[in-house]
Amino acid sequence: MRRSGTTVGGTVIPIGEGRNGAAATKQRVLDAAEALFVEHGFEATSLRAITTAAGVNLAAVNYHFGSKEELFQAVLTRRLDPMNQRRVALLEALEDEGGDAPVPCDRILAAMFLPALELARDPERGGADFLRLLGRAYADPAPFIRHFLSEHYAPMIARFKDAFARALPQLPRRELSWRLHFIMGALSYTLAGTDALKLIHEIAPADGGANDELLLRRLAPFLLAGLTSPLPDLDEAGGGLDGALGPSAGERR
Amino acid sequence: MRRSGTTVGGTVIPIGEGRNGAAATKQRVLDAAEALFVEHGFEATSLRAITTAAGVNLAAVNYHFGSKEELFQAVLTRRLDPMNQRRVALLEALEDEGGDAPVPCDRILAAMFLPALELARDPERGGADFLRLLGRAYADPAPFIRHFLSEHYAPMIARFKDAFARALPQLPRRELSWRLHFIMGALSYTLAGTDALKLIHEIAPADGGANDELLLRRLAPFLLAGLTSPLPDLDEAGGGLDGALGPSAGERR
DNA sequence: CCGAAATTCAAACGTTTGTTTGAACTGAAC
DNA sequence: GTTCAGTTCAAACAAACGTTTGAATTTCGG
Repeated sequence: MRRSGTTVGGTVIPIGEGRNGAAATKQRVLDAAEALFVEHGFEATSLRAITTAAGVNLAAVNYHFGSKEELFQAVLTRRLDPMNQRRVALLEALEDEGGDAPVPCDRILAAMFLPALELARDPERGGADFLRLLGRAYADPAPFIRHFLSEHYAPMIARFKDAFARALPQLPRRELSWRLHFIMGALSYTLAGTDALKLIHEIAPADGGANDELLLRRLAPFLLAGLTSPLPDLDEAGGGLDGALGPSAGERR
Repeated sequence: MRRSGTTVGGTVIPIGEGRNGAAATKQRVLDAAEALFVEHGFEATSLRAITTAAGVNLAAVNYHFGSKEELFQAVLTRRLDPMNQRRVALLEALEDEGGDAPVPCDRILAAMFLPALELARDPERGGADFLRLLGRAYADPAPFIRHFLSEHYAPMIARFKDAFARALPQLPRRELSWRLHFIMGALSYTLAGTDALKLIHEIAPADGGANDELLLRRLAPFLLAGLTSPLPDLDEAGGGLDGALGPSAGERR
């Protein structure tokens, strides 16, 4: 039987927990799952591989988490929720500080990136591995992963979009949505990297959190430039794509 | 036994091919695999689901392609190689046209995006589904997928990086590598989208190639702004991240 | 120190997976 | 019309999967 213990004042008091209690087992499973999920992906990671790496019994996952899918969600929630809460807290601090004036774009972007940076720097809290897992989860087609992400991400995204809308009043809402989407894309893809990085040479191999910091510091100015760029002329033929090609490029086949 | 037929003048002449010949079987398998891989991912798509959807025998995949992994590579190659060849061809046309002068950034970017745009517009050649599959493959941790992509992508990437380096002589090579990586990230993430799009509202749901065209036309100017932005000051404390936060945001915990 | 609850454990559950097998079938060349 | 390589087919393969079971063990309040 699975029990969650007696609740006192809203906080759950774990019961039956000695030197190697249930909490230690759960944490070892979460740590092992985090490392293996990021290395092989969700589908390709078996519960046997996780429990073996964690040094616990196979049945421990279903006992403590219910199912493999719930374990995956638990792995994400452990790091993601605090990071997003911190993001919103930073943003609100900036807004309170500035009074009625809108927060500048670069500061809003900093509020998005800093918590990720802190997480990448802190191996105790998962370090860069978790950020890679998060980037991978974004591209995973599994419905339960998409549902999870939209539920845990949408509120934060909406919060930041409102802030950006105030900072860029001349930018149509629709255009802002697109640009935010591009930002999330470059961010998650970059965080998921390390493997795809090898496609482009001259980029130092990943060697811990220090590298992720440099990465985000290069990414932020890049995205800021795109975010604050003037409106493109979507009406013109080709929208700057077809039209940009010379006549000699037109002859195909 | 599997034979490839007699070769005449370098081209393979298929043998034993009636109304429903071997070539038709291979194509039906490729089409079904393409649709299912993009919907469920590589690991979560079974050969039985593919062969059932294609209306062929289960053993057909191993007979014609060898294994599930080789089938996946065949699905990618069919669309990817022509697209990348076209990209390089467009770029070379621009370079020949301009003589010794470097090709402008926006035209180089157009040479990267146009072939993807054409593919998205053409349902006969896979349409937008394949682009989504490609975006997913980028984030897949499977080693054979990463090897495949680096082999089939690296030459094109290197080619375009040289072109960008000529167009942006003031930009350090290292910085250019990063920015190109960000571009590939935003592009692949955006192409893989449709699901993640729902995180940000106000974006019209995907309804075919016309939408992908609008998407790329918004993405290209966004990335162009980041690509041509001035060098960030990486020496300053925080690199524009920590420094951008006000004093009140500094107090954590 | 006892008893009940929480947790761990080895074993087995029933499916599903990718792949292989050998016979049946097909279609053209001789 | 016989031959034979190419292709299709139903069936079976061993292995791995997530999950369940019920007994053994640990834990701790009373």
